[in-house]
Amino acid sequence: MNSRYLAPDPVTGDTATISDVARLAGVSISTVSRVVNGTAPVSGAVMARVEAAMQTLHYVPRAAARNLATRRAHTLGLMLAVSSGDFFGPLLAGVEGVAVEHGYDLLISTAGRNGPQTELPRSLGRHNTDGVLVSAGSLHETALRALHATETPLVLLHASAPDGLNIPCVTIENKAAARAAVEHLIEAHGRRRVVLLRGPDLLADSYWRELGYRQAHTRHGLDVDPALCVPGDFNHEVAERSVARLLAEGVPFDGIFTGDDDAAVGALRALHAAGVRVPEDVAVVGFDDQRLAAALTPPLTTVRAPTEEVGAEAARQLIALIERRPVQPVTLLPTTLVHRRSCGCLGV
Amino acid sequence: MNSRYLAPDPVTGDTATISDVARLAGVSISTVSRVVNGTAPVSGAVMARVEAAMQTLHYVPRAAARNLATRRAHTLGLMLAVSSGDFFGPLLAGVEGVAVEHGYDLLISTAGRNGPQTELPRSLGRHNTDGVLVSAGSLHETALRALHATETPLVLLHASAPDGLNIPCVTIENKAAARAAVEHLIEAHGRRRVVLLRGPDLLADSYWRELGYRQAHTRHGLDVDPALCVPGDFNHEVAERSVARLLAEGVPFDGIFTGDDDAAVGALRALHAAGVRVPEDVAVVGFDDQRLAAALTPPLTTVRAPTEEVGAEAARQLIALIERRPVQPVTLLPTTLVHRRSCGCLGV
DNA sequence: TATTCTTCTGAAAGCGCTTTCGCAAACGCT
DNA sequence: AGCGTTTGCGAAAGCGCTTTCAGAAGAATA
Repeated sequence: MNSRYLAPDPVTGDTATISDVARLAGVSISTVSRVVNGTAPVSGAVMARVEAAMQTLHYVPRAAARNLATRRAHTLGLMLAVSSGDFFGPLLAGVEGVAVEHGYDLLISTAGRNGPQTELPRSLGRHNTDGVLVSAGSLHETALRALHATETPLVLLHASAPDGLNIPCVTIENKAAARAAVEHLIEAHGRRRVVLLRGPDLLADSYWRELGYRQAHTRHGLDVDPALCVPGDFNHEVAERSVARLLAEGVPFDGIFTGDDDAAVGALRALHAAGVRVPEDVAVVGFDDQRLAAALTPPLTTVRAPTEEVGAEAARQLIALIERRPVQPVTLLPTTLVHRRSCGCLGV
Repeated sequence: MNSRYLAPDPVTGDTATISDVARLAGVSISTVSRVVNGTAPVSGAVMARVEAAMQTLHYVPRAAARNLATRRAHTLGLMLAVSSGDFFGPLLAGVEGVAVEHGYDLLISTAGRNGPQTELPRSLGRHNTDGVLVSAGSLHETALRALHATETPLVLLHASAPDGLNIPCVTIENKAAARAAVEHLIEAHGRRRVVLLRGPDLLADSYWRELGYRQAHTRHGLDVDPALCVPGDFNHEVAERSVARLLAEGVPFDGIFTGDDDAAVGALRALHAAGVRVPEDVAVVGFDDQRLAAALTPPLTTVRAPTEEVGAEAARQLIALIERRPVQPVTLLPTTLVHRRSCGCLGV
């Protein structure tokens, strides 16, 4: 007992199994299993012997055997779209933290740049995971329906369930946040003609943010000018083109809600190129508070989304579903507006 | 046969096993296994019957059973430090692509913000994965040594093996890239006093980049002024402070190699605050080409690291190691210098 | 002391696959 | 026709666990 390391038996090259532990401790494998899992009372003396034996042999239960016997994978699947910028790390951290805490592993699968996966990766299928977290844009609706039909526990991230499917989802308060952002422009900075850079059509986020934008107008008795609602696509190039066109066409506006921070990059670039001052001539607010937001010129006022918490909460819901505890059909996490220079706050 | 979905047997609620398939096809389970895996010749007629049966029953092999029988997990472990910015998505995409291509799943574990994990997550231990990809800063050296002692196949990302351990690693051409970046400042822009914002002490990346910085000087017969080598820590706040101090102390310099893009954010901010013009007075180059690099003012000249390829190559090496094929002890992936405004290229 | 509960422990039957081994049948060769 | 070879398939033995079931002690009751 001088090695501090988990080492394979130097002779056989093989690691210990439950039988080895049982033999060394002079008990049956059932007993070993019981002390490992705490599934039934074991007397103090025996427990001590078994634990000593496990130590000596550097015993590590083999997941595959356990999974086979329990018919559970003790694993959460995470299906995500890789495009998601730096949005990604926090999400993963949130999911992983909760998963580990509850004794689940995390199996990852990504949808390539070819858009949503139309077929479920085999690794996430039934029996290989106990449930899967599906992030927006990672899985085609057909595949999602197929998955749901297998009764695999499912939770959606930043998306709502397609018609007829009863799948819990967790996302952020998109509508309220968008409304607050736009209202800030209206109320605090007196803007009256705020451009909306619309997100991709298929994303739920786009939909709700647009709704928030409209609500902000309604609440202040303002009409939404269709000419101000242009494509942004959560993409800086599309956004830049749209803003440049508005400028070229001489459409008057004094604010932009860019839908997300990426689009904000493009918007700022177009404004800058045209010599339009931000925030004096046009106030800009983004969405997401990605790392680059604070580095932009001027620093971007934007909505901070609690991405890590989204991941954590989604994992919690999924685990609840797996363990047949009640779940929240829809979870909306609150956001905060981060005031920086681009809206006109914090001096000029 | 009218459901398009993989569905559990509506009666038992349970999915088909290999025996069900065998029974329906009128063959033995061995034969089913053979057609599933292609491990032995099976006659055309039988193969067709088996395949039909699998279709009918929506048969999906259970990973746990297969893993137990083969004593392999068909899974790659990926241990990473979450802090890594948007560096993260591409890396994952690279790893995952290769893993899937070779029939492996991807199990993820992250080191929280508490620094490197001192203990190996159980899920990545021996028998739960066939091998693990360890990214820089995710696993404490002690844990790494312990892992290595178990003979688990290991590949390091952006780090080199601790003394005495023979672990392949894949990273980028840090030294050459840093040298090229600094030489660009020296040669193309005539800079003679280039600041080095040093990275965190423990990261291999820091070490090699600093070496490249020195080499660039040596090659041009320039001395490195120790006063110009200040902490950057790959962190914008630290970098900002360091640059601000140099400015305050009146240390003359005409260029900065920031070590990474995050530090560049801080450097630019400090320079801007002091009214120093970039690139006229001070030329700046970063490292990484993160998304924010192009969005900075001025857009940042920086080294583009092929992050996705790093992930892919690391996965390839790990799989080679697992399958006992020869591996490359060290893989250095080439980088490119992306010229933008901050160094003086592309107009002003 | 005899009897009924508790507590603890072991034997053994799976979980769903892979894989060796052996046997037939079909093929080629002399 | 006789003899090895292939080729295609099934029986059965695991892989390393969990979990029921029943039995053996020991504690509590009568």
